[in-house]
Amino acid sequence: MSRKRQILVDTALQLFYEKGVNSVGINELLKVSGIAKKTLYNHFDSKQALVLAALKQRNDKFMTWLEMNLNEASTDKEVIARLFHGLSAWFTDSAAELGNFRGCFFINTSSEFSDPCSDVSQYCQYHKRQVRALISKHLSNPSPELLDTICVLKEGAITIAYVNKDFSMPQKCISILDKLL
Amino acid sequence: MSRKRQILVDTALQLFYEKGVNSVGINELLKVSGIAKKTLYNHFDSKQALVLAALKQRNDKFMTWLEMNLNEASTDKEVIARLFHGLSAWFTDSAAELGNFRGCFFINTSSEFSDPCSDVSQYCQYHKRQVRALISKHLSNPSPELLDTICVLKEGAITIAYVNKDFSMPQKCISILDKLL
DNA sequence: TTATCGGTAGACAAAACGGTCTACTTTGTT
DNA sequence: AACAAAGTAGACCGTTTTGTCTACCGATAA
Repeated sequence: MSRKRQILVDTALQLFYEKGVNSVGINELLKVSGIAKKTLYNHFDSKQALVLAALKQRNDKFMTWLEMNLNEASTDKEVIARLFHGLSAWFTDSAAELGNFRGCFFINTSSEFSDPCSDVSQYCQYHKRQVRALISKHLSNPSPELLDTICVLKEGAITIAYVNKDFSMPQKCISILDKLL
Repeated sequence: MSRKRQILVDTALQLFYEKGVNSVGINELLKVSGIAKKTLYNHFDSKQALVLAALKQRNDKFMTWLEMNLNEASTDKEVIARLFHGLSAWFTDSAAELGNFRGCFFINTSSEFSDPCSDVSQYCQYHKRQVRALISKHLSNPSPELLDTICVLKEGAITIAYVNKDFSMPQKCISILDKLL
């Protein structure tokens, strides 16, 4: 993997996440990254291929960050606490690895690609499955019911944080799960 | 209000919801609606003004639909059941008033406008507050805790339905709320 | 009749879009 | 030293973007 390619993907992820994929043009991306257009099309067939690479990069970063948060937990209660405390940190820009919060990159990008069969939409779906599997791995009792509950609360908390600018949901989600266990 | 104006807003809502705001150009919209460009700019200052009008139209439709679903409920349990059964119908394209499901128009549109201070983002936030208030109105015990729980589950169910194409969440949300009451 | 108003059709503008291509320079390897 | 690969700058292409403007049409009302 070329160094230039990595710069391109990094810049793409940063700009795409900050402004939305369809609001960032190739030329702007090249200007910011300081890389020539030919080099971009030497590494990627199209803008969409670059979008896909940015999604993968984000998935790697997110999974690493989540793993780091969860692997210190021993009980299920702790897994839940660490998960939602992590989200809370993310929302308030206290998770440096994830950058300034602007919602979930995968939800946002999925919204911009109306074709559910496109590579982009499919990858967003894949990411959500990956996250679910990682949470499952850390639970001592990974019943589908508990997993569903955690995941639906997680998605709700992210959406409310982004659309309503209300960052208090993670704490409330912990309370809800507390009552259920 | 002019008849042409109404056609414009209807067409805009349909196309914007189906494909995403930034993926639909003014010219395409004019072609589909069969209205002249001058007429559009006679009624609206800019594309963004039209987006805002489409959001308002959607808000009206959604609130009417939700009200219709909730006003037959007498107990809190019934409110919850009708809310999530309604969502389930929406997801599976069985709610004619809301059109073919492509996620929440307000979440999707919010994703495309990165500036949280823009009229568009502000209106999306307003819509979510409206929905919360309507649910609250129908609850006999509208405690903030219960309301928060319902809303976070609702947003989670919508997101999972759209990104993961999993339409089973509403039913599971009812079970969760059942255990909590 | 005549003036006005809302509408039509579409040319036009200026910029931005994704993507291709050429000609040149840098870099790394043998 | 020589050569190939990779990168650079940016002109260029055709299309599309939002938005303006002109010239005209048809109905309604004084």
